Amino acid sequence: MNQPARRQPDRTRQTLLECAFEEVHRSGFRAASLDAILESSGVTKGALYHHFGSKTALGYAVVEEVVRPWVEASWRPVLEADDCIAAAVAVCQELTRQRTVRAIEYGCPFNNLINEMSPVDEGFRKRLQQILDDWREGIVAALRKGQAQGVVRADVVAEDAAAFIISAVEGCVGMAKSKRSREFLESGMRGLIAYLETLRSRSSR
Amino acid sequence: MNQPARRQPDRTRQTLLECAFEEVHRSGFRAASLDAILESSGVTKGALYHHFGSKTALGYAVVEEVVRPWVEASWRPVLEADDCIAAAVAVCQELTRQRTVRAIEYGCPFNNLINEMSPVDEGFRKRLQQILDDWREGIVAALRKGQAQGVVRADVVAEDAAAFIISAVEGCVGMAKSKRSREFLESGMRGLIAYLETLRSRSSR
DNA sequence: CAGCGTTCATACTGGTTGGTATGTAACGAG
DNA sequence: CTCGTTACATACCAACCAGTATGAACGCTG
Repeated sequence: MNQPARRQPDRTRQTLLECAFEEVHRSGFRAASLDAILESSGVTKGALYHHFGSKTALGYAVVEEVVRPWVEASWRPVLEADDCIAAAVAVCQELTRQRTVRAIEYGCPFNNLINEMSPVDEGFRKRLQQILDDWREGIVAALRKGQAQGVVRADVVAEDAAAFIISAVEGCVGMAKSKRSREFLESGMRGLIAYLETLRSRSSR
Repeated sequence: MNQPARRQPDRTRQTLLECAFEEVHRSGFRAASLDAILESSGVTKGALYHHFGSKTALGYAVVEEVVRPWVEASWRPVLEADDCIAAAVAVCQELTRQRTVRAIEYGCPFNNLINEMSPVDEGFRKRLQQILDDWREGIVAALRKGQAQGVVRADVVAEDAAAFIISAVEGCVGMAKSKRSREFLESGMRGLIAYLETLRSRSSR
């Protein structure tokens, strides 16, 4: 019968991060209430301010320790696959399929934070930009590899296509928030998949 | 010497709408401060609450009377043009060129409002959805017309392409907010233009 | 066991916010 | 001119919010 230890600073911190992420996902960062985070996490204000110096510091930690791994994980398959186009199509289909009602309603945390915080807080902007840069670079590398393999058309400008693909994905998820059904998301994603197929070289069809 | 009349309810209302739009564009709706709107407009709180029953009602009016016409005007050229693809490309180029630093920093008001307000306020969601639906329908009609003319490939699914195009535009502008330069926006837009060209039928090239 | 830094708990504060109560002056109708 | 409605102005309020002051209990170290 090992009673749970009364003090578990690492666990407390992690709980705080997760609950903060949820609240920020639902309400946005500025409208996120610390009191709500405290209530959902069962942590007190003293503990919160012991682990994080301010609400802003908590927000930065959420970006770096929750949002960043989450974004990276969602696209890793594409970067590692042999046929990057097929992998990207699969990710898009999976992304559409697994979206719960809640995820459609609240959208992509990464996109939400860029839209809300980039203009008003330089610390958020820099951290989010770094995630975006890394994501884009990964896709550029995947497209270049695909071109070397002859899978991707040689005349595709990798930087432009990568920026366009990322924007389209985030745009679809964002626009879908204004609709109750997932019809718009699915439709936009079909458009995206049709576009991805146009990147394929004739020899690989 | 006609002294300006001391009472101009229509003008007061219009000033309020415009200043509210600016403040909402900068700060988002929830973070928009009524006091800031009052200061920038030179109107007092009594006047504001005479014209609008609540902050929310003011927000709805901004959506319907400022955002909606603004969105509609930006895409009308495409709906009226003979060659809808060429017109869309032109709009994209114009959109990229005319973007001021401020516009890049604060993004698209329509996109901002969808992302911020759709999940938390049904009244905003419905109004924004209506704008999105109309926009999409317009593009669908333009694409169908293009198909009838032989300008647009017959195998393009108009609904999917329209949803995808809108999403991509808004996504590009949104993502660009996390970058200081306009490089990302320009790059994504080049990707979009390359996509638009793939919609063109061979016979019209 | 003693001492001390870490980890948390509670109560409070100053500032901001949307909203309201109340008053007043302009303006059109009769 | 009179009178009622419209259009504004001022002062105030209750709620909420991030942040802080203070202190207590835990648990490791020596």
